[in-house]
Amino acid sequence: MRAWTRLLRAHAAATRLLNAELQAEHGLSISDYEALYLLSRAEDRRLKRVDLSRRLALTPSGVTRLLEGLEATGLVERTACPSDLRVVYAQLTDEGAAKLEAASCGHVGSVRELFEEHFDAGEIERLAELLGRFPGVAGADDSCPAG
Amino acid sequence: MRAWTRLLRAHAAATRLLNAELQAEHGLSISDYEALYLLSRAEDRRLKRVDLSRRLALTPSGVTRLLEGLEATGLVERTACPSDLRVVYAQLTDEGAAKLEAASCGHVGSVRELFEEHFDAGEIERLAELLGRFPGVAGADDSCPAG
DNA sequence: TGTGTATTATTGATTACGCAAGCAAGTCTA
DNA sequence: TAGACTTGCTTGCGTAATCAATAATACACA
Repeated sequence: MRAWTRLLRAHAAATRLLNAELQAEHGLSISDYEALYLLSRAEDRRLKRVDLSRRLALTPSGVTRLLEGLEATGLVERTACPSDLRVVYAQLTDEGAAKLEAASCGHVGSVRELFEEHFDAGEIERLAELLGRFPGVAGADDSCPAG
Repeated sequence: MRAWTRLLRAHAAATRLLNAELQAEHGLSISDYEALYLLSRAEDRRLKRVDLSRRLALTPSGVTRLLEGLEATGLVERTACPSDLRVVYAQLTDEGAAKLEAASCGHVGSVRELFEEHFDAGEIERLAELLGRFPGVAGADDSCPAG
């Protein structure tokens, strides 16, 4: 039970901090950043929305809304899939890639800082391993490191 | 970085699961439950809103909105502080205490189940310890166990 | 070929929360 | 006792997410 409430509190503290920072410096939310990141690593820099939804742990409508914002600012664009007319790819634009590039250094730095302030390398690894055991967490896991 | 995204995913997975369950069975959100729990353990079953806000990791406005709901359903009531007219206590009602009682068994059981499915006792302890190092997490910590 | 079911995505309504601003009550300083 | 500030709480407004309902496409099978 203590572990559970601490998971809640740790999440609240960390997201507030990092979200504010990312928002202030680059006008992106954490979800924005993660979506751009996933797209940048994907083949042809595009993903089906349904895949994004799984990887981001958002509902399909959440993804639609998230991408609305990114499309409006030109960081992502909609492209069709010739073999399946239902799917609409989210395609990272050059501008989006540049934005990610610009934001990533600072954001990754903030995350590092937050964690390394309280943990050593082994502990971070251990924490990641433990958290990975929650259902569905470890699966979608190329969403991890960065430079 | 992997630890960070896993914290996000683990939180999303766990809160969705537990929130849905608590909502379906007792019409409470996780925050509702935690507020009731904190009040039940507090002296005279009441707390200042500012203290609730610290313990729940919500902003003051978040607490106001949360308590609006609980006041509307009669689980909590507003009482004044004679020595400081600014403060408005959140006071657990008998009905609120009964509701908490009714919900707690099932909820605590669900949390146990979720964790014990994936971790043994030592790992849970270790996880709690690690999460407790995030800023502000370990401080407000009578919010833990339950029976 | 036509029909039923599953999948992909979007939309409308609602909810939960944060931020910024404000009011009212308390506490200092002089 | 007046003015400056701090603290506790609420309110207005915006955002991000959810759910439920819908539409459009794909596919499986009689």
